Amino acid sequence: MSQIVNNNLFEEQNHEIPTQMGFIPFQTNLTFPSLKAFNSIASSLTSDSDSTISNLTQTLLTTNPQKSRQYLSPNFGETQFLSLHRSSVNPWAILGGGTSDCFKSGKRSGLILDDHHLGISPMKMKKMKGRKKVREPRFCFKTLSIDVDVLDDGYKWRKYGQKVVKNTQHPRSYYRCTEENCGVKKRVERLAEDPRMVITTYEGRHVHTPSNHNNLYDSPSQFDNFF
DNA sequence: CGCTTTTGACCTGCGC
DNA sequence: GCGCAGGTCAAAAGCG
Repeated sequence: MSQIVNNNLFEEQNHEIPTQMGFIPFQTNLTFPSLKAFNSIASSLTSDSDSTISNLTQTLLTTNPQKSRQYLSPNFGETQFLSLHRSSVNPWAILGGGTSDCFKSGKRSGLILDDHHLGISPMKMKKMKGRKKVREPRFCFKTLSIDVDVLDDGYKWRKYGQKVVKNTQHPRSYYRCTEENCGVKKRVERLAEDPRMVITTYEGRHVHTPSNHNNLYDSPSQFDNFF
């Protein structure tokens, strides 16, 4: 079980709501996060524009400034925080000219800041030789979870690798969606600076419904109120 | 028995 | 060109 811990990381590093990051609160009795929202994001992150997350955040700020402030408060006790961000270093994401990064002000380490290496496998590189590189949409969630690394997002994943990343104590795990013809991958690792934080990076879009669709896909969550 | 996880080897890109 | 680091493969082991 995940424990409820306040998210102080953003408070320490960024006192403003980043323009390209969405803050998604969800109750701990819900699985991570609403699948409806998950798919909504995944399907919207397909263009070269970097505006999607920015727009979502702006929408939240515009429509519900009180709540958006609340989510940034370190005293928002009963809600576990979840952040959504897209790396500005990622060549796929950088096309929109984005510059905001939730770890920008922090030390360079871990998955986010090495992002120029992510999402493009050697095999893919090989296959793409001589062709224009086409990147799958990627986005990552940062969650606070003391003892659970892999959050239940409704899809079935098979682990295909684990790697100890330099300067980190915790290994990075690589997962692939088990559904046939679905090439979605995800990486899971804990943040070096704060092992309570789990970084989950998704790459690609599911071409099918979640395996536990009935239980989760339609379940309401606070997340849905914003997207 | 079939599926999943583990883990060492291998491949590729990048920086020096 | 070489070494390093990240990402993936695939055989073996584990598990229900």
